Amino acid sequence: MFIHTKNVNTHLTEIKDYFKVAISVDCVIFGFDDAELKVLLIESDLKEFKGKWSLLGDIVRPDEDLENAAYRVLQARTGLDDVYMEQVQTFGALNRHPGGRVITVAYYSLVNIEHIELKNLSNELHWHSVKDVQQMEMAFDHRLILDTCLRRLQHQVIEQPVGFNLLPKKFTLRELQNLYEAILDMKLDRRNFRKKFFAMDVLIDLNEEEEEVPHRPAKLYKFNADRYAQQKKKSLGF
Amino acid sequence: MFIHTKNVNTHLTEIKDYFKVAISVDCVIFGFDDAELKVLLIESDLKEFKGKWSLLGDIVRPDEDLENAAYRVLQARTGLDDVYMEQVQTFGALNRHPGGRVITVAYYSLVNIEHIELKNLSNELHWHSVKDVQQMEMAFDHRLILDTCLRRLQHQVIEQPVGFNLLPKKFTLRELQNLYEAILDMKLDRRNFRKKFFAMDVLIDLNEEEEEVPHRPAKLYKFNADRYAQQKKKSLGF
DNA sequence: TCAAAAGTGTTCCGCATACACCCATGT
DNA sequence: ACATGGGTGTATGCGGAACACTTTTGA
Repeated sequence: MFIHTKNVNTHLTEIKDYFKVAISVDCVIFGFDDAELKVLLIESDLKEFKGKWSLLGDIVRPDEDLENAAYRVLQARTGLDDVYMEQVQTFGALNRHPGGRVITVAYYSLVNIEHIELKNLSNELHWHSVKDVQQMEMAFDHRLILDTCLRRLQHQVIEQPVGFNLLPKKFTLRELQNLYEAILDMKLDRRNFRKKFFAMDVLIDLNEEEEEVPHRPAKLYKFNADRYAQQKKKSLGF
Repeated sequence: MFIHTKNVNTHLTEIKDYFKVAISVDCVIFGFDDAELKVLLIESDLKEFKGKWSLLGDIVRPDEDLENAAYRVLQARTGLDDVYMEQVQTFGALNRHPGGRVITVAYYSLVNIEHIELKNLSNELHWHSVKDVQQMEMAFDHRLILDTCLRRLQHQVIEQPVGFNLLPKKFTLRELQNLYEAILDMKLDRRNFRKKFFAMDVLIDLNEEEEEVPHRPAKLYKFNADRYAQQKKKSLGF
């Protein structure tokens, strides 16, 4: 059996011999519009993946840490930098990139789609319905990455009220519920949904109403960020 | 503002320019003994961290993927390879390693401490109580990595019965409860704990008892792996 | 007989679920 | 008036939490 007692945490001599790998970040940028969960994708230019959709990513530069790299990618494509972002998982299969060994750290971020003016220089950058894109082929292992990030988002959204990041500042309860139904891909009971959020005490009633809707206007709320900070301490199960 | 439209997912020309980073894996190997949660650490040899404790890790080789690297580290130190392991998070702060840019992918694994014969070539490899080690300084950012992995384990253990991996094949309910109390760092009610696990239906009564205990012997159980597979589909919250 | 831990049931409470009718607005 | 979605309350059931006594064994 191979016994390895000298390694990167004990001796440095070997590090230079292993500089044959590149690190990238890939961003799964989620938005919400038209009662659908969307994801921002670009067409791949690589001949191996011609015409397939790709996440937005880039190599991590020597002088930036991982989060910075992810925010740089986000900023370059959307102009935004103050958004919710979370590291999800790192993918390092040997042949995931045809150009060589590239290990990628996946992040997802939640953006308010209305605030975004796409840096759409080449007309290759588009919002896609997540449900649609799940029927399409994607470049690299980006299908796997997207699915992993979506599952993580679904998990996160039922534990903590992160969904607000996808909505405008002012929103109605119906919009909030549409969002949750889109993320979780299931129908929710309206009365119970409202009760749940009121009980959480993270909504501030703005005493305003929708306008120009062809039916009774709904009340507008905003997110109570202070309460949210406290919500984080939750016990589950035990 | 900087606009970056050509990147690793679209063009390959830049990859070679960024080969200035090394990738490692670090393993947080948890065990359970003496009613305490333990972690396997080694003394750091680096002059910068002389005498401080370090996780077990190594550079990822060009021809192995991340999981393989983590299993290789585990195997080299413990002789085990068939253990529960989970990727937790990737740490890439610029100066986390004094020898250069090293980005590390952290895994935690759960092992049965009795099965382990440490490859203790240098007498520097030891099991430590997690509670004790939280009072001690650690090398690199390993304190942060350890804390992150512990939180992840705490979270995981209340969602799915992964704790079994830390116990012998046959165990008593008291041992199981001690394990949960050690991981979660809290006292649990005995009757409710038993009820919960019987209701989960993941315990097989072996119709055997402890021996050589100076009190009423407890029944021995083993883990029902089949039921466990089904348990995975759980709805939370909605 | 004593010490030490094993084993066992019930009550209470909060939360998730299921479910139907009236209200306000624009056309 | 009508169509459309907004807004509201109650009953039921399940699961988590709190809680004390009897049983079995070895010393």
